[in-house]
Amino acid sequence: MAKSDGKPQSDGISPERISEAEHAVMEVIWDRGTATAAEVCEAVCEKRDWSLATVKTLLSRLVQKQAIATRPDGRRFIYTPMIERVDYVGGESRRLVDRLFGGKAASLVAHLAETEALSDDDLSEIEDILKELKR
Amino acid sequence: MAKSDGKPQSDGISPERISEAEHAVMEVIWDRGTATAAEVCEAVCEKRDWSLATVKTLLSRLVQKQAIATRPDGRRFIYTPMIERVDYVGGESRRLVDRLFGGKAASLVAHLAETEALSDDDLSEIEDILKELKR
DNA sequence: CAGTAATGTTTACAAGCGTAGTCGATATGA
DNA sequence: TCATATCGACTACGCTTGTAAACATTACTG
Repeated sequence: MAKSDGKPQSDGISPERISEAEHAVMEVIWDRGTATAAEVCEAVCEKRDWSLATVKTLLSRLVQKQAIATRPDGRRFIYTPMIERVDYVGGESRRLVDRLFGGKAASLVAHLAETEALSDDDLSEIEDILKELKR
Repeated sequence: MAKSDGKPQSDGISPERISEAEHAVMEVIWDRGTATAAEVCEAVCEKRDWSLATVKTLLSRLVQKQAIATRPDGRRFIYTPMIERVDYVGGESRRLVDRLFGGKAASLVAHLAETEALSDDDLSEIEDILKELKR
């Protein structure tokens, strides 16, 4: 099957970049589908050694970037993702492939293989994936 | 004197991050093995709409970060890479895989496959790579 | 030898990022 | 009802990045 045109991933709004720290927050929200500031903090503050204030800042920046939306719930907000994880991951992957491998995804795989970044498990998994695709 | 300033804490290999713009410069130097500021500019200034001054700044930042070294040649410098492209590419790839795919390279490939980011050519190339590795 | 062109160094400055404190509003418990 | 604990908004501040001008030095040309 050809790839060509698929879903129109982006409606036209700005492709506001999400920073690394912001991404960590997104990850939590994607994971639980929805979260409050406190919940996000609970999930990452310790791990990344952040204060709640930091999480709040990141959340508002993400709202500005329209990566998440807010729904009031009493005195606090419930945050929900506006962009899908799969889209984000896809975008980032593409950026990498474009920047480092001239847009050729196969080159990425080749690189991983050559530098032995692929475990045996990885290899057989990839094999399975290919087999699946061939059908 | 005791420990003087305390910025470079690591051993010899400092994982100084190379920014996007800096990377574009690196790419030129890697490509030709060695280059002067003028040569770098010639290669990218037009494409990225930079002035020579910008290239100069990026070059000195790269020197600071020990990504490239200088060798005087008359009144100018000849810049040479201190880090190998393959290492840089590997590092960046790894970062992505770690950050977005929990460190599992196979997941990346799976993702590319699922989102149809792999062309038929890519697929057969990957197949060949695998075949090669199996031997 | 003096003027000029080329080159690296310094300085600049806005925007983005990481990290967090403070403030004003408010829901809540006593 | 009143203090208190929370919550989001606003403010802050140093560092990095993108982009470049100004400056100092020096090699070369006439």
